[in-house]
Amino acid sequence: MAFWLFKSEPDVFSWDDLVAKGETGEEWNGVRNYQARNFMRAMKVGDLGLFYHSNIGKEAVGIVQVIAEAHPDSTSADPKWECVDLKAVESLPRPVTLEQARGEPALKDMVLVNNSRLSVQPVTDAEWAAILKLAGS
DNA sequence: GCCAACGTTGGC
DNA sequence: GCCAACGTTGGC
Repeated sequence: MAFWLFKSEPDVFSWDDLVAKGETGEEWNGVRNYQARNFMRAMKVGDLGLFYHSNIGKEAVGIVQVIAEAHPDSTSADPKWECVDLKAVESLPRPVTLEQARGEPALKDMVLVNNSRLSVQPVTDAEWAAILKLAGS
């Protein structure tokens, strides 16, 4: 099983919005970046991810699960853009901020820390463990 | 609100 | 196929 990180501006779509969708989850649509799309194509049902609030908060706030593999993005007329479906699994006991991640040696190579613009990213097993530790879970 | 970093587009 | 111009993202 693989780990990922999904970014969203909470103004547009927040953690609470995903939680409100319950078990039905929601399409992770609107991604128009090839790298991000390719990561979504690599995802399997059951993979877990971090839900990160960009701009406001700048912190990982919850854990999500992939519930449907990549399919055409319903918000795009062009079928080349695909997305997965996600549901909220649980909130982190304590959100992990970008600042905390920057200060953690185990996370120095994390994509979040080094490439702030990629909206869907892979997370290594070690990084996943380090984030959950910082989150107090 | 500014600007640096990055990705994409389009002229040559 | 290169690269300048432009648009977008996201931290500050």
